[in-house]
Amino acid sequence: MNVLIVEDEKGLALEMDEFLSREGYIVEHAWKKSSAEEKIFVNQYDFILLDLGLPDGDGFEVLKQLKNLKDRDDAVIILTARSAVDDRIKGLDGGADDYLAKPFSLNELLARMHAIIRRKHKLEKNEFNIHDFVLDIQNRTVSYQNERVPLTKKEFEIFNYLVLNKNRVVSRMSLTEHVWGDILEVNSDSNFVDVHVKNLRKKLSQCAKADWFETVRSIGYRINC
Amino acid sequence: MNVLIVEDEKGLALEMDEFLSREGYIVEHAWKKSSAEEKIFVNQYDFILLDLGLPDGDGFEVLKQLKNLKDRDDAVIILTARSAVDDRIKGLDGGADDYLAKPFSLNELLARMHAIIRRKHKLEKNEFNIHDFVLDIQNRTVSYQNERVPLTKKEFEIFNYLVLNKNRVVSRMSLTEHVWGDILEVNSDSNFVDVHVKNLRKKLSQCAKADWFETVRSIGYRINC
DNA sequence: TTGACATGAAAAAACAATTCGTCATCTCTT
DNA sequence: AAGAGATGACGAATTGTTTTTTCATGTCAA
Repeated sequence: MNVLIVEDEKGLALEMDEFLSREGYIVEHAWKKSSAEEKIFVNQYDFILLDLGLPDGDGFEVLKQLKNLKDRDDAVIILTARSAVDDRIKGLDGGADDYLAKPFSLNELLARMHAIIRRKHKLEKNEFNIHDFVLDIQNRTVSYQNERVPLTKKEFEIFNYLVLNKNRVVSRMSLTEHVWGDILEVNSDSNFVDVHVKNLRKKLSQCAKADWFETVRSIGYRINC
Repeated sequence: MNVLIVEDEKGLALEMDEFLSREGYIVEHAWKKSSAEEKIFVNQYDFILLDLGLPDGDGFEVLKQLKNLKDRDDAVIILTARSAVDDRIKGLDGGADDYLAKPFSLNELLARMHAIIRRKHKLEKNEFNIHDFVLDIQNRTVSYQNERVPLTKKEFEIFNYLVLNKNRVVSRMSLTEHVWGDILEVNSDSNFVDVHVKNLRKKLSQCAKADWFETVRSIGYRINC
C-alpha cells in the first residue's frame, strides 16, 4: 500500500516513514505544498498524510486539488497542531477521511488508517474473511480455519492487495507498485512477482476451491469469492 | 591450541585449516621445509602436522631440527602417502607422536590429535574431570554434575587451556596466544581476556570451592585441583 | 594510593536463519 | 509453435540472534 507523507518537519516524517515501512507500506515524501501537488497529480496513493502548516502554503489547498481530480479514492488524514483543530477540520468538510492532532503516537496513526480501510470495505473487524481464510490487517497475519499460515512480508502484501481488490483483476503492474513501489524501470523483465505468487499459492493451497485464486493470462491475478 | 600445518598441497592444507579452525584451533601454515624450520624455531605449537614430501626437502629433517631444541613438547603427526609408509615411519623412531597415511579423513586426524592429548594427560577418556566438572574434548562441552554448562567458543577455549595447565599459572600472554593466536601487537591494551574470564567464571560459579579458579595478580590465572 | 582486576552495559562483529530475486527449464494455453 | 506462466534450485540480501570486544567505572590488594 502506498502512502504519501506531506510534512515539512523532517524528523517526524522520517519516524513515520520508518514505522510505516515496517508495517509494509510503501512510503513517499513531499516536503512542501508544491511538490505534494505534483506527486498527487502523477500518482495515486492509498493514504495521504497531510500536514496543514506547510512552508509554501496551506495544506488544505492540496486537499482541494485532490478533490478536483477524477476517479480518485486516496484516503486523506490531516495532521495538525492541536491549537489548529477548529471546526473546519473537525467537520472534515474539506473531504478528509480523518484528522489527527499533533503530537500523536504512531500506533494511533496506524489505528486510524486501519479504521479507514475497515470503513471502506464495510468490515466489522480489522479482518477480511475469504473462503476459510482470515486476513488480519492489524497483526498482518493469515489463518486458514483458525490455523495460522506463516507468510513472509511480500507474500502477505500480495495476498492483502489481492484481497483488497477481490473479484477484480489486479495487473502485475499494479501489484508491483503496491507491494514494491517504484522499482519498475530498474528491472522490468523479471518474474519475481510470479515467483512470489507461486510461493504464496503453495502456502494457501489448503483451500482447494477451484479457481478462487486465478491467473488472468497476459494481465495478472484475481481472487474470487 | 596452536597448530602448525606443514604441507605444500594448498587444497589439503586449507581444508585442514578450515576444519581445525572450526574446532577452535589456531592454525598457522608453512608451505615448505625452510619456512617450517623458521616457524618452529620462533614459536611453540601444540601440534605440528608434518607432510614428508616437501618441495625443498624431506619433512623428516624438520622433525630432527625440532628434536634438537630444548624444552619443547610439540606433538608431531606425520602425514604421508600410503606408499611411503615404511618402517622408519611406522616405528616412529624419529620421535613423531603418530602418523597418518594420505588420504585421510579430517575426523580421523582430529581423533588422533585427541588421542595424543589423552596420552599426554594420562586420561582414560577424552574428558578432563576437575572438581565436579567434566570437560569433554571431543564434543567441546562442559558439564557440572551431569548438567550441561553452555559456554561460548572463547569461554570453552579459555577453560580448556587452563585445565590443560591446571595447577600451573597461565599468563595472560600465553592464554591470548592459545585462544586468539597472534593478535597481540594489534591490540595489547585491551581487557578482553579479563572480560571473558569474568563471564566464564560466572557460568562456572556453581562450583563454590574456594580459590579453585584463582587470579594471580600481575600475571594471569590458575585452576587448582 | 596506586595499579591491577572485576564488572555492567553497550557497541561492534560474527553467525545463523530466513527471505528475496535471478535464472534455467518445464508446462500450459492459445 | 510461440508466448505466458509455473516451478525448482541457487546465490544474494536481509533479518535476527548470539558472541565478542570496547569502554567507563567500581573494587580490591599490595
